[in-house]
Amino acid sequence: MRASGFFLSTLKEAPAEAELVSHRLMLRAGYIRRLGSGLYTWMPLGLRVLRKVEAIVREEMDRAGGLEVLMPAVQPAELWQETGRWEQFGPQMLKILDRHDREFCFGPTHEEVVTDLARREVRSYRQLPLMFYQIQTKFRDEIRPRFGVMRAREFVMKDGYSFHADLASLEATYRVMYETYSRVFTRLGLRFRAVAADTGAIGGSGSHEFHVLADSGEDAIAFCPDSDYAANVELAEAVAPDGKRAVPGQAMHKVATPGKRSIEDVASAMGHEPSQLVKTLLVECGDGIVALLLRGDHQLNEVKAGKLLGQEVRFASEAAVRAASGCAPGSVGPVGLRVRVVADRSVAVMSDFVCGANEDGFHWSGVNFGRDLPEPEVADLRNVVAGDPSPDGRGRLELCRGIEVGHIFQLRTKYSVAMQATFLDEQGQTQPMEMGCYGIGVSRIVAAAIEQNFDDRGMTLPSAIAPFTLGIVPIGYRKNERVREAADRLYADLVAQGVDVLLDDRDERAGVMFADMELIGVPARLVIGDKTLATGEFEFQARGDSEAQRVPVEGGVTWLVQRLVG
RNA sequence: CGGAAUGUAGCCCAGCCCGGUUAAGGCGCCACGUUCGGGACGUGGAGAUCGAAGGUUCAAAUCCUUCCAUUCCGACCA
Repeated sequence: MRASGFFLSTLKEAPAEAELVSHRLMLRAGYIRRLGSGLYTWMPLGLRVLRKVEAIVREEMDRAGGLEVLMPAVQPAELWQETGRWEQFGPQMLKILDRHDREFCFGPTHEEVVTDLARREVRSYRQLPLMFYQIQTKFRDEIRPRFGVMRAREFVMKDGYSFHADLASLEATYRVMYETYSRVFTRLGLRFRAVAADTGAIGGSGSHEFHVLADSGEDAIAFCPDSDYAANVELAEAVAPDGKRAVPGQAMHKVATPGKRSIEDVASAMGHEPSQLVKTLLVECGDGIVALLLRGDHQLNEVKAGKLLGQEVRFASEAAVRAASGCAPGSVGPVGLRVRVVADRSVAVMSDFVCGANEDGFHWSGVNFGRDLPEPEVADLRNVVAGDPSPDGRGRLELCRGIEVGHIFQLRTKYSVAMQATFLDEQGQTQPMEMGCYGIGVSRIVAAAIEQNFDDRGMTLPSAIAPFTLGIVPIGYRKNERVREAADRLYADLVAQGVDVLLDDRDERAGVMFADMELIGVPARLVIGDKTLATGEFEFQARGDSEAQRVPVEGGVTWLVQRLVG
């Protein structure tokens, strides 16, 4: 590609809306332009990168036996009503009406459509297993779109769905997809981690998220450096603490804590650490109010609580708190509380602790289970923290941040049962298909890759996904005939060799060309100047190199191809 | 959805409190000249219904009201 025939649209200053490095750089480099909240145009340069990511994903999906399809972005409501998700999916789904006032949505995902496809096409176990995938634009009306294409409303996703005659086949494909995803992210040149994930309301046995590691990631990951344990914090088990509860040493007594409502305030007012306090969270779930006890310095894991209670938990309203405890939030405690009480494992071993007194402005101190209140039901309710023992017993957990770019899970028969996607097995029996589902956030990968690969000059993308693999920078292309001829010849030769090269033939000063090459993420550049041409040489410099190296013009193409491809 | 903030040229922004000439500057863009291996310099130029609609006033970018858009924070509080 010649720069004069391309469209480089770089900015010295990033628009004020961009917070994240990847967002700023994508805007500055002219990868994307914003149309509306969570809506972006992929510019020619950014699209090259997106297409390279897509190509790798496609190749690996094909290798894994996937069959590419392209399903409609707009989907009729009836399908979603079959699975109950028309209501369940909530405001994230963009619903639209056609001219006949019939309801549709802009697809946020395609389980219903693909299951419908399978039930129409598949009759016999002989046709299974089968995997369809597509690379498609989705729309999810996010509460808060942010970070550019990282959390956009409209985005490009690869979604694959597999259909099986039995669980063993599903599990086999699941393992293949795990390997496939690992290969995709490795080929993309990204540092990533596969982590055990929550299966959510869908249930089923297996689910893994693939995270690109970056400090700016929105997800917390717990991992053990001494083993291969890694899990989303939502799922990571907080194991019971070692040792037994200490014998009570204090009598329970009431302490006035006027106006102190938060753990921090109460702890500092009473001269305790937050870890000596028990906080009492009242949550509502179908059959009433439940009190959850956590150590003051720990945080509730709502996913764990939801699993324990059998449904999603909601924090009780202030009125409900008052009705159940007789006081406002901030002074609630388990002593004398007449609701179901569940204590986190780490609370169960506390003694002489502090908790709310169910009386505005008062707390109990020196409280002990078994003496001042009944022994509680015990469960794992909290988020793990750094330093917790690893659930596999092989060391201590650390926490890091990740950007979720892939998610695979075993759907089992949730959709096939709801939508009667059945087949005849070898015995002639009708069976629902086992299903798996495998997603990759293609457009998000571009942002995630930049988040992981940048410096103060711009992007330092892995060459597998860089918009060009080499940039030719001729000094004085428009004025110096010798430079121009050398540049044109090299360009033609490299193009003939299939190298993705950008020739900067614009009438720009050297500094401008260098700065643009670095900003837009070209991983290597070749400078052609009159000075080195005089000695029959080019100058080559990879993005990370501190200095350029001389390359003889003679045989230069071969050397470059070797260097860039090999 | 709750809280906060911001909307002035393609981009970054000053001016707004305290209303009053032609709305300032930088980047970018166009022309000419000088420059030409790290985002050059000079001169000239184009480009703004000051987010929108109402209102107050002799006079509104500036004050008031409503709306819209965008961004940030929160949705973990016991």
